[in-house]
Order: sequence, then C-alpha cells, then structure tokens
Amino acid sequence: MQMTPMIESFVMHFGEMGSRWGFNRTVGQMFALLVISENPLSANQIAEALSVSRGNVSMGLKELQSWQLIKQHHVPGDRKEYYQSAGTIWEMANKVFEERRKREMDPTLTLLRGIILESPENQEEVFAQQRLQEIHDLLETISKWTSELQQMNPDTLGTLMKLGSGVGKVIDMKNKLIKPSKKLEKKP
Amino acid sequence: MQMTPMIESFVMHFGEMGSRWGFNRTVGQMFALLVISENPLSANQIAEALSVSRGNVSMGLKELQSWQLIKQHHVPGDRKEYYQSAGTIWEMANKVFEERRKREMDPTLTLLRGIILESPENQEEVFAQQRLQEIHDLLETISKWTSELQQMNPDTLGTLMKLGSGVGKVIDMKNKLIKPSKKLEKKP
DNA sequence: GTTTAATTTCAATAGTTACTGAAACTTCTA
DNA sequence: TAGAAGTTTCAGTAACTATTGAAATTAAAC
Repeated sequence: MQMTPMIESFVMHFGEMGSRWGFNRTVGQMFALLVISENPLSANQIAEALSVSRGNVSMGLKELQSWQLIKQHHVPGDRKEYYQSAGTIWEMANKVFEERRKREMDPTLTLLRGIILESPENQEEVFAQQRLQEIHDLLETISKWTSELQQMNPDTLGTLMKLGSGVGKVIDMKNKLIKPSKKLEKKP
Repeated sequence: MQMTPMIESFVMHFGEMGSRWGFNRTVGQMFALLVISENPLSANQIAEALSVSRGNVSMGLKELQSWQLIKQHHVPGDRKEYYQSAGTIWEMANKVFEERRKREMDPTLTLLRGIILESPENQEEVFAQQRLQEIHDLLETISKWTSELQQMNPDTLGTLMKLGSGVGKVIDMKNKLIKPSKKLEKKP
C-alpha cells in the first residue's frame, strides 16, 4: 500500500507527536493511518505503508487495542484480520484522555493521599504537606472535570464546545443545552 | 542537603511522572523539590539532594526557566544563585498547559490547516480531509478552551473548580460567581 | 491430522535520550 | 588584572526504548 503525499505528511507528523500523547512513533503513525483510511487495513498493508516490520505492527495493534482506539474487522472467507479506528474523533480523544488519567494522575493521587495522612516531623514537612494538599486538590479537580466531560453525551458536548469556548458563554447557554438528567429523577 | 523520607517519596514519584508532562526525570525531581521547599535552594543543594551531577542541574534549571516555572533569588553578599518555584500551584499548572499547547498542538494545527487547503486528488483524500477537518476542529476547540481558562482570574477559577466539577453545577453557579466584566463595559 | 496462512513473541540490536564530569566561561573581589 | 567562586557547555558514555526478524504459536482449510 502506497500513501499519497498528503496522507503521508499527516501520518509522519502524527508519529512525531504521538510520543507526547503516550505512545511511540510507530503506534502514532499506525493510528493516524487507520483514522484517515476509509476502509479497514490488514496488518501487512500497515507494515508496507509505514515501512516497518510485521512484528512491530503486531505490537502496535496490541497497544492500540489496549487503548480501545481500534477494532478488528473480520472479512468472511479471508483469513487475514482487518483493522479500523473505533468511533468518532471525539470518542477517541476521550479514550486517550481517560486512559492517560488512569495511568498518570491516579497513581499520583494515591501517593499524595498517603503522604498527606502522615504526621509531619518538622516545620519543613508541615510546609511540604500544605503544598502537596494543593497539588492533590488540583489533580482531583482536573480528574473529576475530565471524567464528567466524558460522561456527557457527545452531541451536547460537541455543541457546547463548538458554540463558544468562554466559560461565560457556556454558562449563558444553560437554558438551551442542559437537558433534564439525574437531578430530575430524584424529585418525588 | 538531605531529604526526609516523606519529601523523597514525593520527589522520586514526580520524577517518574515528569516525563509524561514533557520533561525528563531529573527536571521532574528538581521541580518537585523546589515546589515543596519553603526556602530557595542553590544549584549545589539540588545536586546533592538528588544525587545528580552539577552539570545536569544546570541544564535542568535552564529547562525549568524556559517553562517559567522557577525564578532566581539573589542573596546580597552571597555569590551563589538560589532558585524557587514561581507562583502558586495553579499558576504553575497553567504554565505547563500553555507551554505544552505551544509545543504540541500549535504545530499540528498549522499542519492540518495546510493540508485541508489542498485539493483532494481522489476519493481517498476526500475522506481523509473530512477526518482531518474534524481533528482540526477538536484541537482548535481544546486550544481555545484552555487559553480562556488561563485568562480567567485565578480566584474565580479556583473557586469555580473547588465548588464543584460538573458542568451542570458550574452553570448553576452563574449568579454567585460571575462578576460583571467586559460585557458590562459595552453597555451604554 | 497435515498443510498453509497468518499472527505473536522475544532475543538481539539499533536508535534515542539523559547524565557525567572536565574544560571553558563568567562574575565577583581585592 | 589575578585569583577564587560559581556556572555553563558539551563530548563521551550510560541507560533506556523501539525495532527487527526468525522461531514459536495459532487458526483455517482441506
């Protein structure tokens, strides 16, 4: 499989950026390729397009599956497996945020909670604990925010974001956007 | 300088996590150390506490300064420079987000804008461009959101986040939190 | 059950990034 | 302006991470 120059430039760029988002170059390239391909691709097609070994592709696919970013596509009568990206851009972005939260923030929050419960041994540690408490609160807030954004239905979220990014604007949109939800259920 | 076990556990953990946030282990450790130290530290104190070379510390300080996360503190009559973290946890978190946006999202946005303007050569590229447009819109939205959050005054932002993380809650807080601002100025 | 096609695994190695430490440089002091 | 105290730079090397490719494994077809 031969990539067009347009597609290649995107795939290569995404490979470089990929490492920033938690996966390596090849995995980034593979994901980019699957995202912009209309039809599912076989592992061999991916390896050929990216000029990497078949084994590397196998490991990359495993990684992308662990992030739930791709799904398998079985063609009857064809022994090969085909792969395509799973869901919309929005859903995939959410998967990435969620997975990173689990891997990066949760262990830190656990550590911080433990340290904060310890008794400070001296003035130095009293100050340190205050700082750690602030960091903990910040991380917890970000963690909660992102998980709540993820629980919103994608339409609402998309509309919300497209309409305007200022918090002021968001607040003004209350009446138009927020549908009755859990809070309503609690009413007798 | 000898770290207490409490402080050491935090510093080491932050070193491991640091790489996820865009800097290497030593830089992560250095930053953690400066954040929980009440008093400014000299480069030698940092090197000793972390058991790394003086040269490594020098490079790390340069890196942290480029992120604007630390500031120098000059003691009259002392030839050494001292360093401490710059600003509140909130402000530093914002610096990190802002810097990462510049380094990671902006180049991608630029690339995508370029590709989207090209004429598609075939059906494959028509589909690809649609996907790239979606990715572009998503990145741009995130970019705008984060930059607007950064422009909010830290008190408002902090209160907002502490009070509750749900967008629903945020919206309900409108009357309590949002102070008259630019919109008011426009009124005759 | 044998053959064949495809996938996965993993030891070896290539490639990349981080760290050290000595030399070069800068700045202050006398 | 010489010397001391401190900082920065960077070539060499250590440590880590990614990739290959051949062997082992799995799955389908006959």
